[in-house]
Amino acid sequence: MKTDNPDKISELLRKKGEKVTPARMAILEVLSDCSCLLSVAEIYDRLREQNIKMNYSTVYRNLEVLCRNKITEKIAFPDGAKFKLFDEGKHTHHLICKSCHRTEILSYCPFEDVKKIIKSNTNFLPLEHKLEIYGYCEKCQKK
Amino acid sequence: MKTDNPDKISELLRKKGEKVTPARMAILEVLSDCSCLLSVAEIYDRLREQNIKMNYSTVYRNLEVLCRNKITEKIAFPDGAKFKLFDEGKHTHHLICKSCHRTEILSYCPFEDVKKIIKSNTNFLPLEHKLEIYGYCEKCQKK
DNA sequence: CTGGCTGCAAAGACTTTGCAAGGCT
DNA sequence: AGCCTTGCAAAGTCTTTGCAGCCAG
Repeated sequence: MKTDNPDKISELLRKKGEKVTPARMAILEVLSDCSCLLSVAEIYDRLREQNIKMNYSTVYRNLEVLCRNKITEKIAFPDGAKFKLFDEGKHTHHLICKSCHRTEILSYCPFEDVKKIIKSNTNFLPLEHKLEIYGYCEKCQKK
Repeated sequence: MKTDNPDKISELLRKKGEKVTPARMAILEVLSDCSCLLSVAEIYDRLREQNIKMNYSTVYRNLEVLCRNKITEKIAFPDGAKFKLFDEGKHTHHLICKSCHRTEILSYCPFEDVKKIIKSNTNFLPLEHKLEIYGYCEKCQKK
């Protein structure tokens, strides 16, 4: 994620016909600097830490625009929705700590053929999938 | 799910030291009669359809008690949390329709060995997992 | 009986919306 | 310049809580 540079991101916005604003760039930078998924509140807090004062409604509205344009992605978790940069073509596989709720991204997918199995066994047409692994992260295991 | 009878359910409650009340039995019956997962509003509506007038707060409070006792289970979805009877020892694998949001339960798990792979490749301790397949259900494919 | 459960109403948390002012292209 | 975006405040939605009365054990 860290490899995304601001120019690439701003071009993405322009291409989709959305304006490139400081607010959007700041939100994308926060998500880009983070290896885990962030809630709206966490994004808001990290912006403030960087002395970027942004209204909550602006954060919400921009995340809506970014998700609509598949630049970011909203994912539901037991403790609320979280956001990350959109993984083009990739699946959403996560490691979720049951203690601190930190959510890491698992870049590993062993399940491509599962869709085929479902297709042949049910009447459901599978398109995307999402795998979440719950357990304890390194830090919380030590406690 | 349909096989669960009321006596079994009420004994489960008693065993956990929770009172067996009409409200709890009614909620459990709604979930038991359903092959998919239900939101709080859907549970409330189905109760009303059966002429059972129950306060929203009672639905919330009882779902909290039932989930705490692992009799029901709360699962986060993009369009909000949903509930189902707890699958003892089973995983949570779902087929979620991108059109009508109906959520079916998939009783098939090809991934038991995935945990082992994660254990050997990361510092995360995997305990439970959840797989969601998004696509179109039979009805919505026809539209 | 007695403590937990229920309904009601109100508060709380999170998210969305309307409007005027400001900024991007 | 024109339209989209922003901040602010207010409204909406979903969920939780306090309290008085009720019910299961």
